[in-house]
Amino acid sequence: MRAQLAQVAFELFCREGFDKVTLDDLAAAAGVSRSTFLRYFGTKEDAVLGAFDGHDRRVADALRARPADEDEWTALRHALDTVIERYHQDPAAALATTRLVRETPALCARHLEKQHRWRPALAEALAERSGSAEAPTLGQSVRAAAALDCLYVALDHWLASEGRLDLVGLLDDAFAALAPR
Amino acid sequence: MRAQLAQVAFELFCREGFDKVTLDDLAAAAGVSRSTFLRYFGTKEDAVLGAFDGHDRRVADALRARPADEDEWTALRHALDTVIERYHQDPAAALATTRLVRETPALCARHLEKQHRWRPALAEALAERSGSAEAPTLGQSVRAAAALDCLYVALDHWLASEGRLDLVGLLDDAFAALAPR
DNA sequence: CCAGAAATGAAACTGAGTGTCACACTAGTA
DNA sequence: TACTAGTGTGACACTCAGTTTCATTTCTGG
Repeated sequence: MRAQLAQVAFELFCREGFDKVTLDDLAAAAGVSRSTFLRYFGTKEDAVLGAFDGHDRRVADALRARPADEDEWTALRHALDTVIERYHQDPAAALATTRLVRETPALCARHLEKQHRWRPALAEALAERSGSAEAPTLGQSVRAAAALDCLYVALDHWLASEGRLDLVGLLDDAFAALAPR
Repeated sequence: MRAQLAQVAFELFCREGFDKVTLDDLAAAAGVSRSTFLRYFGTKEDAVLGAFDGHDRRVADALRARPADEDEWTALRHALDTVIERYHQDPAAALATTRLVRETPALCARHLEKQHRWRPALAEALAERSGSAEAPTLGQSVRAAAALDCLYVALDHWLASEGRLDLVGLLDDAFAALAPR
């Protein structure tokens, strides 16, 4: 049900533009009431961004699963493969979603906000990996944040190339541009 | 005028909580109409975050002013002194503002959005510095973004310490945690 | 003093998000 | 079969942010 609503909403957003579509339009197009739609997605944006829910935990888990002797930067790079996977499975859909999000200020902002919440999760995973302390160090927080930036910038370039460039390569390049010594 | 409105708004937000204060409250407290308030600040959030307007250009200019032979990471670090300055001039006010912003989801999100827009500006400044190309390279974009993360994380720790830790030192540590080789 | 520009205020309007209540449609139980 | 509790749904009223329009005041230069 949730998935169906999201699908209808996505198509409508792409066709009409996110801002032109009202909650009433969405509800009508999906054949449910406004109330119901809002019960599934707390906000209009969530109808699109709900797809990213749980990614933070998945990446953090992937990070914890990396060998303990791997350096943090490399571990972070590999943990992000969890996210990249999605873009390999259905590149066309991923491209369309990414484009919609980046082209719509409201969606872009919310997505940024959501992705920003991954940082503490990743930093904590790094802290656990390093064993010693409970709280992440400043360095671990910074590296977690930087890794997410790499993902963001890589996606930027991938989007600009209409999906023609290799996302894995772009991400590798981004990480290389910042490899800590 | 703008400054006075912002001041009134800030005090009200601190006392009552950002979400509890409506536009009507603000207008009444400032002795102007709702319309006028909204003409000065397009949104409630801007009454607080307007203080950060123009920072992007200032930092970018500072970056362009760095010696051409300085490596990008060092230049970025020094360019951020432009921002840090504000926190040295009036630490108490800066602490209060930062706390309000970080404690209020809506403000935090908008601030993130605003700060995010600094990235292209910094990346372009890096591109100009490097002379050759017009558009920033992927690496330059990543480093610009990472530098902003360093600022963010350093402020996080500074805030957690109630302003007792040295912000310059924290920022140096953050940059050191990510120094490219 | 006056004409035009700029700032202000009033009010109606759209649309997002919240909260409440009532109604249906189940599924388990006696 | 009748009862009941849980769950999904719709209808509706409400608050509030932000936009737009228009009238009115206040400044400012001539």
